[in-house]
Amino acid sequence: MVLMSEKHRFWSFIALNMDPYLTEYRYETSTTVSEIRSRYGYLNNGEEAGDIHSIAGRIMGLRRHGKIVFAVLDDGTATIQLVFRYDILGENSWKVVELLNIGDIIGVKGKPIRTLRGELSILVNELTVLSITWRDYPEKWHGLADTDKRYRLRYLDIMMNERVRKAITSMYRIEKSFRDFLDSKGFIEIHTPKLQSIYGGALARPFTTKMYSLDKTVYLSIAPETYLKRAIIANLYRVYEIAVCFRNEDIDAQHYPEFVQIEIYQAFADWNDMMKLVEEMIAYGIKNVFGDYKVEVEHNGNRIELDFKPPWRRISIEEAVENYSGIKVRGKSYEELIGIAKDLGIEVDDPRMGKIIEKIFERFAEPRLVQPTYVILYPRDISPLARPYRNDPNYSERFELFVGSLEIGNGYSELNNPIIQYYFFKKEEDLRFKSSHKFIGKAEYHPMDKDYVRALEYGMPPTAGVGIGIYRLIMVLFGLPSIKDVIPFTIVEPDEFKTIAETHNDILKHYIENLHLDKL
RNA sequence: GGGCCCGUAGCUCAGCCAGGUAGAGCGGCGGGCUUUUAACCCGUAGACCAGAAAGCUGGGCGGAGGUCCCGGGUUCAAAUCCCGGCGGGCCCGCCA
Repeated sequence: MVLMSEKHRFWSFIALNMDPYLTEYRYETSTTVSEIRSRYGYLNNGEEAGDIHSIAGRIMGLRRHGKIVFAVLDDGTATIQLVFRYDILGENSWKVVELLNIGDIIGVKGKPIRTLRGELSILVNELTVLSITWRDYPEKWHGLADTDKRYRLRYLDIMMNERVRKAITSMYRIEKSFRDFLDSKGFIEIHTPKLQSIYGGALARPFTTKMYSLDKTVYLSIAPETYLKRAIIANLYRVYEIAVCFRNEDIDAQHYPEFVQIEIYQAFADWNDMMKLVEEMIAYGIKNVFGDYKVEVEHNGNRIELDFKPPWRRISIEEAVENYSGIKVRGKSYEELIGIAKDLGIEVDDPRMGKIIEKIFERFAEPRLVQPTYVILYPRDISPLARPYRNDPNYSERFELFVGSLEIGNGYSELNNPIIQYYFFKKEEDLRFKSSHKFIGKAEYHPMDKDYVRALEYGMPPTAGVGIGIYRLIMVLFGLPSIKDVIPFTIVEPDEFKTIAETHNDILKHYIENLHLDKL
């Protein structure tokens, strides 16, 4: 089909008395393609089953051979070959077959057969056109490759790129598994506010918007953390949320300004309990989706196998640095660490020692952490919401989860002491003011959240919490290089183009006349 | 915020460095083909704008311009070189 060069095939449908929008409003299917596939696998080449089924979906492939035509139908559960034969369909239906394009939506009735070449198919004896495409689909072999078009016409990318579609559909099943798992452990999900007057739970620049009813500026949630902990204080001792978080930061392969996290909080538990819960939950989800704890993925161009079977490896951040870089960092002074970083070509102007260690860790250890690994015992000074390590207050009871060289999660024994929390907030605030990072305006500083401190003053039980980035986990599991690949729809700048109504005035007229659209 | 790369037919891309008639494959259209699965074979048109629309006609008598994302510039001559913009991607800094 070419949009502009010849008389549109639409008129051929009209000539056959088949308006693609006026003729059919629904189609009753009797089964799905994936059911047909599992049920009729036994058919031998050339064999035909007796049952008639009806299925509906989009034509994804067409091979014309004169009086026999092969098509590929995608009904959303799987794809299957359709066989159209002139001798079975007859002259009238054959005229419709000849009009079909890749991208059209049809319903068919027919018997399952296995063709002579061994392809399980539906031998069609009734064809119904349910909707048509007005635009050309990408070439079958290369698919949609232009990155601009992939994100702009994302429905095409999801439709045609198997891995992307798998990732997006599996995300639902992973999330459902997490919910099922947590439900079985007595957790409930609550929704925390996305519009907040004080943002917190992480250090990030927020989005601001205007709430007219209160005539004030409000922030979009950067994390559900402080509200879920308020829920713990409310005696909701096991809570979680699969929450969209908004952070007004730059976009890259691992970051997107709106992303989904599952945050989980469990009272009367510590970081060890949480690490155990998380590895069990993720392993459970992966087993549900992949049928195994082991998943083969693409990682830096290589096929590797990730093994999620608990328990996962644990290593302290300093140990990881020393193991992978060969550089001693334990017991070093601030000046010594700055010197080490400088020798490595790492520019750090942060007054926190932990930040320097974290930088070296990111450079040397993170790329090597491929199998699921908990990195533990983060320096206390970069963990303002975590509880100090019970055996050494220079560290915090904090862990981060790494898989496929990506940071997937972050958790800790939650700080429940309102006095220390106040002090840490105060220090964070001072730090932000002193920091050389040149954010503009006061909104970018982490505000002192006194309301949250007051909540702690009513008493919060010992609690463990965690946040796990859903998009990043899916990226790793499906070997996709960019976080945008797993986000169903991302933001794009509007472009210029013409609609069919604009290019084909005759067709627009047809509908105005047929449906009396001009009669108000 | 800093740096790099890409934008050519519906799709995937070549041509650009070393300026000189806009190319290929797929797809489209016409024909053939009842077992293909990136089907195959023969033929053919198409790149801007306008005329509602295919064919077609006009913009186009001389010159210039238009149609290689857009707009300028250099040049006898620009898809190609230079400058600016738009759209997209990647890397660094920051955030998960």
